[in-house]
Amino acid sequence: MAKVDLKTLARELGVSVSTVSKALQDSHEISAETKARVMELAQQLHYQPNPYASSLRRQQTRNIAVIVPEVINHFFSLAIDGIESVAQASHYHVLIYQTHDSRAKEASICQHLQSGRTDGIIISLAAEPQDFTHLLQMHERGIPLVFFDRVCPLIDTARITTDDFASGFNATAHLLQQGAKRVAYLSLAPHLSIDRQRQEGYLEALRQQNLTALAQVVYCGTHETEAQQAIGQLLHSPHPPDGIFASVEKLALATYAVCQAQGWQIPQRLKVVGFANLPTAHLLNPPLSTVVQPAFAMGQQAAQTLFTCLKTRRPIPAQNVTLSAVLEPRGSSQGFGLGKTTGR
Amino acid sequence: MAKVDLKTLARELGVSVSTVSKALQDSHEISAETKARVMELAQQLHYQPNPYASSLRRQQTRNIAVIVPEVINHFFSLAIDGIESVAQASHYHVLIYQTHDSRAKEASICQHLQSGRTDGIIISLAAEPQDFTHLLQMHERGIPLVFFDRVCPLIDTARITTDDFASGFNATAHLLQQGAKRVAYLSLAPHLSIDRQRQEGYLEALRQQNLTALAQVVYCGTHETEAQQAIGQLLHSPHPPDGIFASVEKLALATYAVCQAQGWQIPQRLKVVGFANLPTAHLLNPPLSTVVQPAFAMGQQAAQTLFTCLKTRRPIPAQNVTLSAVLEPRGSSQGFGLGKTTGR
DNA sequence: CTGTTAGCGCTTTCAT
DNA sequence: ATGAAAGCGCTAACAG
Repeated sequence: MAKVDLKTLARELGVSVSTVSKALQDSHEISAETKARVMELAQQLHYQPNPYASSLRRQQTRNIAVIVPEVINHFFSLAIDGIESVAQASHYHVLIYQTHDSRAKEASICQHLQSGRTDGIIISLAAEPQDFTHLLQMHERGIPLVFFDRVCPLIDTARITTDDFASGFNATAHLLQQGAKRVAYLSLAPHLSIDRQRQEGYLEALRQQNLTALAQVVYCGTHETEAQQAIGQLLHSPHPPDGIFASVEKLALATYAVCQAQGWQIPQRLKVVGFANLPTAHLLNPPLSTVVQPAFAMGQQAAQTLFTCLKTRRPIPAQNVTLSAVLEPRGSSQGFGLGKTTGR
Repeated sequence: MAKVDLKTLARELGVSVSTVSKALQDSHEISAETKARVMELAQQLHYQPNPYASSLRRQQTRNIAVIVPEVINHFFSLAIDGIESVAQASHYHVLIYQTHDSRAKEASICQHLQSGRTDGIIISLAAEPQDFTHLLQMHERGIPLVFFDRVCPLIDTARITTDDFASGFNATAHLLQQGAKRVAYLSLAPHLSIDRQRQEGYLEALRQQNLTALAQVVYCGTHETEAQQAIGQLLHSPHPPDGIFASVEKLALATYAVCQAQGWQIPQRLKVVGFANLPTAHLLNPPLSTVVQPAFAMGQQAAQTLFTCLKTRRPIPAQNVTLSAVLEPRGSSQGFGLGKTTGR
């Protein structure tokens, strides 16, 4: 089937290209009758305007980029789901990029995105230690940037997060309340905004119970096997914990894997709470107590913020939007003789 | 920071735009010295060619579209992971679209993609019953199309699938071998290619044991609550099954949820096998026996096929690529007195 | 109300 | 080896 462009329509109708263009945009300077004729033919020939030709003129692509560590993480896929939903409704298109937590990949992606391929970027940072020059560069170039979850504190733009300090505090307090005495904190990457704040909350909860001396922060990293090793060592240390607060989903699962392999009973010997957006949390053995972030809503919020600014051609305001995460206590943190947790 | 384009570089270096353009493409008609100067300045000013300007000239965007039912399904996110990996290596960019299993949404997305926004499309079909006119239309327009998993039999192009018949057969045979007598098949959408074939395999396994009379196919649909209702009814029917083969992950989890709610013991009372790419399958209670599809590899394969054709400007050949899924028996299907399954 | 014209930033003949 | 010029498909002044 031959390609159909404005010229085709114009020729067919015996009018000029610009008339057709204006008619299709429902411009007030075109007669109703002409508009109708144009619309009809366009419909009939399945005319679709070439977005990149118009992008070139208007200097906007209606594409945005989403950069995440990895799409197979349920938190990020939920966020992408939220972003995509809003995008579809707002007639934007979503380009996906994964960093796999590598700073180099993140920088390279950002480098490529200076080209004008997208109108804006939604990003959650890689875990690898970084300087932020690639991000600063984009920001200086005026490319609209929205952060979610793993934000960059140095760049003044929109940041969508959850109340990580409060979540860290609550999760830890819950473990203590259920009878844990020595609660360890499993850290993903200590320079990451979310990790720092969750850890702060954890420490504050210990402080309030005068348990600061028993604080134990374990760096686990982003690799599954390393994480399991670190956790294994922790369990075999002279003073092993009786509670674990996993700062991210991956580490909660690593904890389960290690406990299963070594026959540590959860929650009898070790109580566990972890950040997680697992659809199977309540089906695990035992059901995993989770801190659930509103990932979908965070994605929506990030997209909404970005699109609003793009449409009004305003720069992204430097604002922090903080949503609430909720603690869902289940069997993995259940204390005994207290009868407070529901187990489900 | 000001935007830097070819004209900027040309002006700065005192050469013409076309010289710069050719130099950047390492054309043989440009002197080594000039090339060096151009490259250096480009580097220095962080020049990035505007992809859509060049797209307009060359008629290719280096964008591809991926259309899936939903990104939060682990199978699809793994496939996207595979696609994105290959894309990044091949310097393609990936646009993501979700149909949420709606035919209308799928059609609308396809409609928009006739515009030239992408060079090609990788798609896994929505579950909702459909006519395929929107797909046929794209195919007729010459838009390169690759299907994976949920393919369209009517369109002659590349199709990446797993051996669904064999998987259906094996899963069912395994359940029978573990002692199940009445095995039910949970269907997502019977007109879907994968569903039909898995079902065929299931029926064949029954046939070989002369159990065709006990076959029971239950239509569960795409909605969680409906599915749970259907499964609940099944368990309360006059002759409830003692084995269930769930054709997709969602239905396996729905089965667990119903059994948990109603106190049906798995595998004692009901043995379960399901297609699933869950990272938590072995941590469930009991560990879920799964048919695991090589989702990542399927994504890679789909992307590779597409990019190869795009680069050589050849149309996509009508070929079926079939990868193998593997049955991983775990506790949920374990028989007794047989001692064959490992439980993990 | 409609048409003419000049680009958006880039590639690519075709001259020089 | 370099440059001038046309044009990808569309939009937006500006004229008429």
